[in-house]
Amino acid sequence: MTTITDIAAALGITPSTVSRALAGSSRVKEETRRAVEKKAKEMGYERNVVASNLRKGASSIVGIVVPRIHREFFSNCIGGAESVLNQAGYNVLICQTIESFESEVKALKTLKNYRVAGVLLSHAIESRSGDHVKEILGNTPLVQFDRVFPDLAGAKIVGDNCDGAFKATLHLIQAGYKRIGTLAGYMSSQAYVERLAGYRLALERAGIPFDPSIVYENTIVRETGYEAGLKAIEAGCDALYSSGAFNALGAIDALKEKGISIPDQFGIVGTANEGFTALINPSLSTLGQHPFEMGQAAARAFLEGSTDTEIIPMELIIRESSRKH
Amino acid sequence: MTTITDIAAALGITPSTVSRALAGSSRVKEETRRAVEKKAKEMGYERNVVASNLRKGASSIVGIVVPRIHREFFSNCIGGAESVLNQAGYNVLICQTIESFESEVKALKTLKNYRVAGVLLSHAIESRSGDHVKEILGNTPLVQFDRVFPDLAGAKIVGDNCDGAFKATLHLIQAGYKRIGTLAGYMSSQAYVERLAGYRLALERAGIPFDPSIVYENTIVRETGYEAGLKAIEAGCDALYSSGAFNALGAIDALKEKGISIPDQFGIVGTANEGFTALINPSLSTLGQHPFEMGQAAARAFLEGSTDTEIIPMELIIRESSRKH
DNA sequence: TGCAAATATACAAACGTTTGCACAAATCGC
DNA sequence: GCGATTTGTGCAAACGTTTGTATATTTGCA
Repeated sequence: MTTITDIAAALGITPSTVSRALAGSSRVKEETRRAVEKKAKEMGYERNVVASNLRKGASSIVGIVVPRIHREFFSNCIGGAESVLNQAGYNVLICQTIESFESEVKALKTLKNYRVAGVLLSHAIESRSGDHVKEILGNTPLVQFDRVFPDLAGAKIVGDNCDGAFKATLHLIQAGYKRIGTLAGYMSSQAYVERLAGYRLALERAGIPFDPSIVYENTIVRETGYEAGLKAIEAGCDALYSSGAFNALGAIDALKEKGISIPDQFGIVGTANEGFTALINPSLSTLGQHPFEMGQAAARAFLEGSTDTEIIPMELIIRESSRKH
Repeated sequence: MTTITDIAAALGITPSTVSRALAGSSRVKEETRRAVEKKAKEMGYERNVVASNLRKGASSIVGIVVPRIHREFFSNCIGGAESVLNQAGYNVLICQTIESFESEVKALKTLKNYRVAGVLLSHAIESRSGDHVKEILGNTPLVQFDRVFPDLAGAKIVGDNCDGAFKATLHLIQAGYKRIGTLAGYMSSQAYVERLAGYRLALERAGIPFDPSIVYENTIVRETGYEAGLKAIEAGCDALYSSGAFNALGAIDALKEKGISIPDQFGIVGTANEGFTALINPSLSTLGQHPFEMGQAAARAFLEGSTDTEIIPMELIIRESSRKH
């Protein structure tokens, strides 16, 4: 590979001038610059960013840490972040934690060792606090998104979980459903806590007493959603606000099995606008999370050096599963 | 950040000894090594991999270039590749081309500038040959996957498109469908050419003449699938092998609109086992592509320095849309 | 005891850039 | 036409590692 030293030698000047010329410094003569640029192209020069970064003590890499790359939500976040960062001249180094705390620690250390310009992080479900992040990352800029620890300094991008769940539950109430349960997620995760709070708030505003016996916690996947769905039927529910999409799918399985018609006898609204929700039968009303926009927002927060918390609204998409006639 | 020089100073030895101690060289005394390791931990030392890579002229980063990160197929490839590479001590730098040739060129240049250890590439639809890759990447190891140019040297990981399409079409024939059309993709892409070939082969083996008038090219998204579906009905087809999943969905839209029952009156098999295909009604029979395994295979090919072409079998998953009673 | 071999560490250069400082040449004001 | 300023380039150090070679120390053996 050709280096600036090669170019300098070919032109009978020094590497420093070549460096300045290519960097567009005003301290080099127009004529020299042109000569350098011509020669560089001729010799197929491409800057070694590793050397450049080392010398400048800076990096053009931003690390992104997510639980799982191939989860629809996160791959969309990554896509959004990449598009913004790439525009700004950054590249993204991606690590997945597979929800393991240990892997999260390892990923953060790796990124620190690369001296990345910043880190965009969504925590593993196993992580219980942000202490390890602070310790490992030091003063490397950090933006947390989706799964966030409030006590950890720096920008945070979160969905408006409480408001979203509120809107979803309110919609079920207004549609005329009377006994509305919820498939709650893990209470160790802020997002699920907030969704439960929004659900509760909507009930209380409508004068409906909150009934903990129809709150089904730790239901996240299709199977647990199915089981919770059966319990909800048993408990006399006629609607569910579900804090996820796959658990809602499981609940629908249960309803179909019991011959309960959706939405006439039972209404359901899920969360996270996964692709399939619009395509199943009945199509699932859902709270859209805008993961692509969250990724973009996280990237922008990094670029702007923001330390604010940005709340991305969630959008209620009403489909067949809650459209009572 | 502490450096090996700091550690050396603290111990009254030289950076070279520290470096060797941390690298586990046999040329440093056991006692010294322990002292160095202790001090390193004490001072919170983490190796600067940028400097290390510069000096060693090596890199522990592998670049992955895909059309779109958030496409289910590619995010699964990335997930598979990341899991294998991470195990082997590599990290992945991800670039997306958004199907643009220009972006692909830019991405490859970027990766070259980072002096990555290797590149895993799936081409943008706009790319018409691999010439630019050879020119930009030089001797950087390259593994192509899914979208591949055969004339480009190096390992290739591809789905067994021809065999898969053959199996899918054969299945439709055996189910008793008589006039089987196909939603073909873009003939500029090898994968779609092969799928068409497999479709044709199955017909010919069964003694059914190949009829170009029921081959619907350039149908890839739901809308074009819908339009092609209408044409297929018009043309008297009673089945379709579709080279994608979303176009198959569009064809189903058309069939439903016309009140044609699936699978009794019309059979359909799609390609690429997208999540939704199992969840829609009727569930869509599909050719599964194993993207996670393809990503793993690509990563392994890189690690092993293979230059072979590896063919990942495609799996026919028979669901409701082709299960004729 | 003395010399060769083995062991452990130091020295210094190198990877390819960038950048503060020095210096030479050109330009300007008066 | 002289000193002051501007302009353009060179020199050399630095970023934090790694590594070939040299040197110092220890060990082994006769």
